[in-house]
Amino acid sequence: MINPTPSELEVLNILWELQEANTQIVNDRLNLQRKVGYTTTLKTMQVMAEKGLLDRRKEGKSHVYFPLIQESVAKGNLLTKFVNNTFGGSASSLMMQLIGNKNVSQDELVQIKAFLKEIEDKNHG
Amino acid sequence: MINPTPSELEVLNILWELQEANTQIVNDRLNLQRKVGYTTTLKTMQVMAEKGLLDRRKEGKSHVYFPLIQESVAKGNLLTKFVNNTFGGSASSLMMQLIGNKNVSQDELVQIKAFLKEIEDKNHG
DNA sequence: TTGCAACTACGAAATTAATCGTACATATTT
DNA sequence: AAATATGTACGATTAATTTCGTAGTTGCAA
Repeated sequence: MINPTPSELEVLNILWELQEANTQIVNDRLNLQRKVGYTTTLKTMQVMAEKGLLDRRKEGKSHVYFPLIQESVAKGNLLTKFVNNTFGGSASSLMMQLIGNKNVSQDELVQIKAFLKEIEDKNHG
Repeated sequence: MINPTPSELEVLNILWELQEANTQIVNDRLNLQRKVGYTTTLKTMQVMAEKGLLDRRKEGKSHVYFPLIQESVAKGNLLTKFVNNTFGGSASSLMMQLIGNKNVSQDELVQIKAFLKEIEDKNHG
């Protein structure tokens, strides 16, 4: 499965949330974040359909698009690639950078610890 | 400070290790990983110097290049951008994806836990 | 059934990154 | 000082991504 580009990921984030949507709706959502033309969004989704990231069905005058790739799978692939490129494949290096660089709030730290404990319990229990 | 591109990061990784090097040495190192022409490497480092990622001094016939950006800073910036783009700024989401997707070995998990404990001890002690 | 508004398709331009050929410059060696 | 080998500069090319204008199509409404 091909990795989505940054623009494609923006579209996917919207479609993962809404399950499916036509170009108009996706474009309106995108324009809450940044200015982008309707035909730009349309073209992006057409390319994504060619790549197999989306599929679509006709509904009235327009097409309704929906994702063919799961959010966790897509993001997992992007993450793996990023760890390899930037941290030589070392997940712990990434972690230390993340926590050491105070990009992480106290709340998030609590969540991370809870998740690690959960993993640990599952492994040992 | 401008983020390095993937190719530029490869160069930086070499220079962070060696402290400084001329084009020949960097190019030889790169070619241990993948085939790349001398003038390609030269051009990449010239562009990096324009961007302020590297500086250089003349030494004999050639230039010796050295990084102007710290490894932790550069990687921290890349990481921040990646978390924002891909995980909506949520470090804990990234973490859970990382650990949940079994991209992490048992050894790495141990390291991560040790690091978290260290952070915790520092905060509470 | 004709006209209008909405939607699509297509192609092309602009941008960024990566690549390398070629011509020029500079030390060093003879 | 001439030749050679090494290094640099510059510009052109390719590829991927993002962007959108324009022309054409389609369905609904009057």
